[in-house]
Amino acid sequence: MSEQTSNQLSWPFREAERVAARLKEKGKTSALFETGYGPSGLPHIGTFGEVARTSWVRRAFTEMTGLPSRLLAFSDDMDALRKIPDNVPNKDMLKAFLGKPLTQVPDPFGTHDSFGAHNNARLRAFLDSFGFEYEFASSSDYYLSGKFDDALLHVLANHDQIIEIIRPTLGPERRATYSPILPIHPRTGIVMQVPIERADVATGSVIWVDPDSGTRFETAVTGGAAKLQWKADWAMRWYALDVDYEMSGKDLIDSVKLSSAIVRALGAEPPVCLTYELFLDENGQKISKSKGNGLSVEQWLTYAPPESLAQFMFHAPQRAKKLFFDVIPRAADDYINGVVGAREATDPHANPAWHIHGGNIPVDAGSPIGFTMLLNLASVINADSPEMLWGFIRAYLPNANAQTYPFLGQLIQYAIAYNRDFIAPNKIFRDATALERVGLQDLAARLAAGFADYPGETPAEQIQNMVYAVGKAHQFAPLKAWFDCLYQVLLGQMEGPRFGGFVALYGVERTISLIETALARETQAA
RNA sequence: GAGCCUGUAGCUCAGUGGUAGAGCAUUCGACUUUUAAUCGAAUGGCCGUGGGUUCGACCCCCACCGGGCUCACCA
Repeated sequence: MSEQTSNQLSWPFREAERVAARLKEKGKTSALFETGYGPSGLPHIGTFGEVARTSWVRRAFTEMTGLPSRLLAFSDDMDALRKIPDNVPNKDMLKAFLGKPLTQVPDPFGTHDSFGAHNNARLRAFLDSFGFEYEFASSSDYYLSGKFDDALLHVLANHDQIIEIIRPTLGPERRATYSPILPIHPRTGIVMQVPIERADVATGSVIWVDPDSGTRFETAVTGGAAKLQWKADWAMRWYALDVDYEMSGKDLIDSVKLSSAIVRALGAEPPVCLTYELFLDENGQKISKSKGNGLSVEQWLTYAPPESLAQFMFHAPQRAKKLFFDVIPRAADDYINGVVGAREATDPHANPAWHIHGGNIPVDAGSPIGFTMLLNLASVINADSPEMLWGFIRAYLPNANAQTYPFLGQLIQYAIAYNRDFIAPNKIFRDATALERVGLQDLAARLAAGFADYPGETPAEQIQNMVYAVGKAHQFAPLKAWFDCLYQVLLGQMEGPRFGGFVALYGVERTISLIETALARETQAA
């Protein structure tokens, strides 16, 4: 990487530089990237964004340093079940397990050993569906297997100091009871938020009193008998695993600061952290799983390929962006243009497509036709099958089909869906005038009777001539008014395709029913 | 109260120190037995305001104004 390009690095490379600097300072020769997952929910669009972005930094790090690295996807499945989620069955059953670690709660779906295991499986399936390279890690596994024991004892030794870091940030009630160590009740299995009477470094345990029974307990901090409160948990994990890089949303800025302070209290340096801006819905509100606003991954992937979602996530992570249906076509075209640009560029490292494809852009990536153009075309010809679009496209790309242009083939499917759900419903269909009704009825009748007698080399030309003849027969003046009628009454748009070609591709029978539908609609309205 | 983002063409937004950009919209033109996707061109900007740094600032620094979000219970 030359000096000249260093000031135009794309953000993953800038982040990778920071990671490389940290490793150099610490004398490390491999990097650990981490992404974390809260227990409350299923994978969502933010999950995709976080893993994709972290993967790009990791890829840039590899490109830049040649050093090995790992990406750990860490699930907080030891966290307590705090409330019953809305979107699960067997809610009554779950009530008895409130407050217990998720891996100790039965799976309400009945498909896995625990609710935690269920959520973990969903997360992994989600990540795998995009082909992310990562290692999965379960908090419960780490706690129970003793992998955190040394770090937990170190936390215990610094118990008072950690309390002093957190305490000023808490409200009065919580301030009185706060401890970073949450013992798990030996009888009920509930994660307890109780005052710690004494932190016994010698025995590696905490003394606490059950507020319900008044019973005093001594609980080891190791081996999964206790867990840590969230901010301390994050810090301990950074410390125990020596995490080098982790990103998080701006809603966690304060948590990052506090966790970093705790890590320093433990005598280590926090990882390189990146704060990204949140995703907003069309009203500028934070996208929230519980509110269900904004756009889901499934919805996005109904209307555009995964690469376009990656493109959206690539651009300016530190800038807030509205995440709604309107942004999809542009993201798709930005990606397509990026593929072209990356192929032409002498240094492709700044190009999103380079990152999206992990440095190796497939030969059949990209498309000779942009997504917006496909949407226009789909709208104009009212396309509801891929073959209709291919038919028009072949006028310009004679050999085009789903085999020769596989990515274009995908885009066509997406364009049809987008047109069906967002463009077609908003079309304005004008009512036919009395003269136009007669003309349309005549056209439907002639279509049904066949058009072999009309001049023309192809069916499309024959139909075109027939349509022309109908317009003349009913004395439309100017003749353009007849075609305006066809587009505005039948297709709901001001202008449209050459009608003969449209009918040939759309189908005679379906065109007839299109006419019948239009005429029936007016009868109903009247 | 603390923090983050943001202000650039009519709209949505790119643009990290060297002559202000794209898409859409608008207008005109080309192509087509009438009509479309398309193609070509034009129009359109005190880059929020005021200072500072610099040979040079949309860009860096400071202040102010406007728009918006997040956190202050849990994670």
